[in-house]
Amino acid sequence: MDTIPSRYNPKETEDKWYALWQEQEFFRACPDKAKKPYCIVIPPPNVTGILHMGHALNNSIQDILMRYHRMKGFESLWMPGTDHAGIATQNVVEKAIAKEGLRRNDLRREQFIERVWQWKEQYGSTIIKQLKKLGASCDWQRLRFTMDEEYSKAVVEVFVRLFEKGLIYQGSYIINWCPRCATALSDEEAPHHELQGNLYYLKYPYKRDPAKFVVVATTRPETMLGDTAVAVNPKDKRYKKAVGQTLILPLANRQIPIIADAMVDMKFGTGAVKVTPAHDPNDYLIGKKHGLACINVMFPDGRLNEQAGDYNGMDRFEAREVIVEDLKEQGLLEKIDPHPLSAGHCYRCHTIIEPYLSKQWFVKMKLLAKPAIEAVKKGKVKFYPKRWTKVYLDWMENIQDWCISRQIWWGHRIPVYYCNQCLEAGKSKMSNPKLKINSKFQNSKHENGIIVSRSKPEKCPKCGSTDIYQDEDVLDTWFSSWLWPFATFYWPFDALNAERATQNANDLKYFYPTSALVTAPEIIFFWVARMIMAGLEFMKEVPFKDVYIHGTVRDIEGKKMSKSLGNIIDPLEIINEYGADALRFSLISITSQGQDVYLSKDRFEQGRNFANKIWNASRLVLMNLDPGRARADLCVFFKKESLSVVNRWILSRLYSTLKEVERSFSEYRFNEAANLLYSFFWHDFCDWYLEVIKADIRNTHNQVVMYKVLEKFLRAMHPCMPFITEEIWHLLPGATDSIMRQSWPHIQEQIIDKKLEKEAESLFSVVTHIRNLRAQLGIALDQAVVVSVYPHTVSKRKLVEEYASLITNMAKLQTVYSLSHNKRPVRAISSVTEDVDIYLHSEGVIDADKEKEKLVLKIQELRKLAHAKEARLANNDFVTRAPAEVVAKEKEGLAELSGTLARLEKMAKELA
RNA sequence: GGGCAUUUAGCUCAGUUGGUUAGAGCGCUACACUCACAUUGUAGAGGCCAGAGGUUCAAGUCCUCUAAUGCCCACCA
Repeated sequence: MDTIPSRYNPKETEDKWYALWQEQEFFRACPDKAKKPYCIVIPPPNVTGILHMGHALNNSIQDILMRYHRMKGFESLWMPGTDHAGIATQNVVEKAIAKEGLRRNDLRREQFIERVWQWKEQYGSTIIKQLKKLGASCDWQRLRFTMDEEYSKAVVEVFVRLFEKGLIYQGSYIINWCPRCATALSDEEAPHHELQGNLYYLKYPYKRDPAKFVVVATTRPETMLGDTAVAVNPKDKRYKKAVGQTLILPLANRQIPIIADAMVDMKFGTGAVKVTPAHDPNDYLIGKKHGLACINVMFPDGRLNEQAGDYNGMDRFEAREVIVEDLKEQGLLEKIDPHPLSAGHCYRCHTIIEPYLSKQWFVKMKLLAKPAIEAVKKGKVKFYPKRWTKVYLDWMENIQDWCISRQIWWGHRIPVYYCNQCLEAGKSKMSNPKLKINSKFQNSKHENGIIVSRSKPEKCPKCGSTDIYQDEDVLDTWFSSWLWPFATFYWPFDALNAERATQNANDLKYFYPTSALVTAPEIIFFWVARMIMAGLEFMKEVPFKDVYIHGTVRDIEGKKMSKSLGNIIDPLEIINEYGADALRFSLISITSQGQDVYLSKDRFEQGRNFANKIWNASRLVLMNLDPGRARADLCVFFKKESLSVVNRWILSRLYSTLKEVERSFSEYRFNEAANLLYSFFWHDFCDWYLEVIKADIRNTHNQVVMYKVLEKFLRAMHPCMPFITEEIWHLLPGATDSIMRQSWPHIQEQIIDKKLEKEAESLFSVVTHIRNLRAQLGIALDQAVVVSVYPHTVSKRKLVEEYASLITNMAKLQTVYSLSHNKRPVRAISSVTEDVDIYLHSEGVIDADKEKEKLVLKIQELRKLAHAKEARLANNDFVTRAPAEVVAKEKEGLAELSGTLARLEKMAKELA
């Protein structure tokens, strides 16, 4: 046993055990009717991703839940996979090919997609490897990818079903357009951020009298070339006469009307607003109401187009400057006021989005949202912490239609086909039903010529023409992710042979609804809410019962960790330096429910140190088990009464701790569980128990108990720290199998004895007091001293006398005398516990004044407490209204305090 | 403009349904390398629980207001 090194080295153990677990298929989960299912689907990381601290936290939590439930006897499935992450991945690959001097459009679509697949093959498994490093116990045989062939079938199926149900429609609306990514974005993908802008006051001259103007205020003057009206509030007296008149749009020299609309806020700006239906969602609504034309003045890349005349080809922000300059020259700029405004930003590349009129596909959400709202209200899905319920409900109750088409190449192609012949026949002038520049306002459905189909049709079902082409757009990534809890089981099974179809249907039936979803608050809308809707729509059942929302990982200054800020702490670096167990434990121990996590690197030392502590305590235990002792000898059961107080104490502490840990896990209080285990092991087991029994460590009872406690602790600890617990498990005598396959320790309630815990701890407190006295006098440890104690109760006297050697050993004494009288010995300094007077005999001179001062301070402190209690007990309201047990406790406390006080006062008198 | 969260030791944070001497880790001070562990041990210092009101026998905990910080949502051009 002395071959065990004194430091735990995670590098020597982690990969070894992970390989074994995988080889033995311990992560595999298959329906087992004898067992209850437990299932978590992983939030699929982006296939382009690399593991960051957020992942580390997220997956540590999931792995703890998985391992815990597995040990608790559940058939436990952790479904792994990755997300194709349309825009994100496309951007990454575009950057990669840019290094070869290529742009996306230099390649054909198929070529580009081929490049993405290549990229995926090469780098797509990075994050999976990293999750393995972390210890993630996913059923890797089930690894899924949102662009898998079968998964794609699910996506198409869902699109078709929703279309047939009338919940998917195509239409021209103002959407969020990212000019850099050249695609539409959903509202959720275009979060608003405040930025410092200007409010430009522009003068639009009247046609009748060009010397007179209406002044409009705008933050985006470059869109003025697309203005088709100026609107005022009908109640606005300033503009009473103006309504109906015609203005000359400067620079463009077009005539535009002044219209009245209640949407206009009289208090803002000048009360007159320029109306640009093609470039602003509100203006669009006004335009629609008043039948205004939509003039799109921009190319999809954010440059002004030919509609902008002289400004054609100019970038939108450059054009802003130039247009303002030109207006100024013409005397048509009244003023510029600084004005903070908030604008949508592309969540992928952070470019300011452009509200842009285009034809897109949408999902009607109201109908889907309804049952999903109900489900949460009825508690079929529960959020932890609870407060997210409200966030979810607020969003769901105000849900907007979901723009699902994206003008990129990497993703699920929209299963919509167009028949050229029917389109022609349908008098549609659109040669390309996609982006129209400067088309007149349209809201047609183009029912004619549109074919929505699960597979590419050979010919048009209407006219039989083969002149058919597929919609160029792909679907929003989340339109596939929202199916994750059931599509990962190969739903709708069509792509499978009969045998596999049956098997997967069984799996789905067994594991769905899944048990818990663990994720970050950022994606409640993107993902969680939509999964609930999809689950209810297609499975007729919620996708998960619990949603645990953990905090965001931030750096020590509270900033979100991100590459661009350069404040990343790389989890792999931490694993390399401190070990995966240390990483996991440290993360868990500081994640109180739903709070953000502020991290600095030194936090991981705690985990590392704890691992080392476990390692060394185990060493001590192992080194002191009799060599021949078989496992069976160590599993014997002793009658409680035959065990020493200390043995009974540690067992009681073990089970009370485990009981609390269980409760913490069930409430998703991981930090609490971690800290309970930590404090039990370090302080109770190591600091007291092992130190106490060291003197007689080969005693049979002691061997059995220390073994038992260690063994159970390891099992309890395994979900948090899987590697080190496995390593030590195999060092235990007679170890077979893996700790993963053991059950989580059963809690033996009958062994929990709170009174006994207190008694043992009062014994320990005598030791602490003596150590304190030693430290006060600066007595070195090798200087054996003599102590006398006077216990004030019979039972304590018995305890102290029985465990005199414990006190002697732990406080490094020569002897401890139990006094039969409570008279202060000469040449001694004193201390008092609740019911034991302690005197440490000193050879040297005792400073009586100092000793007295100490006593007086203590007396004062206790008196204050006693007075407070007296006052409380004297209060009739308290005595009559507080629960009897609280009053009783208070009385007890006062009695104890009074006793102690009396003793202290007597001591003080003796000193005088 | 709405909503949520946070404010407790020098630092980072725990503190369940109110119950009475407010805890942990790190850091700090003093002492200690006798063989489980210096990634350690022993002892200690350190808190008007953001502020002001209120409810209650009892408030870090519940209510109201205020302040600071952070986050989310929202079409003031």
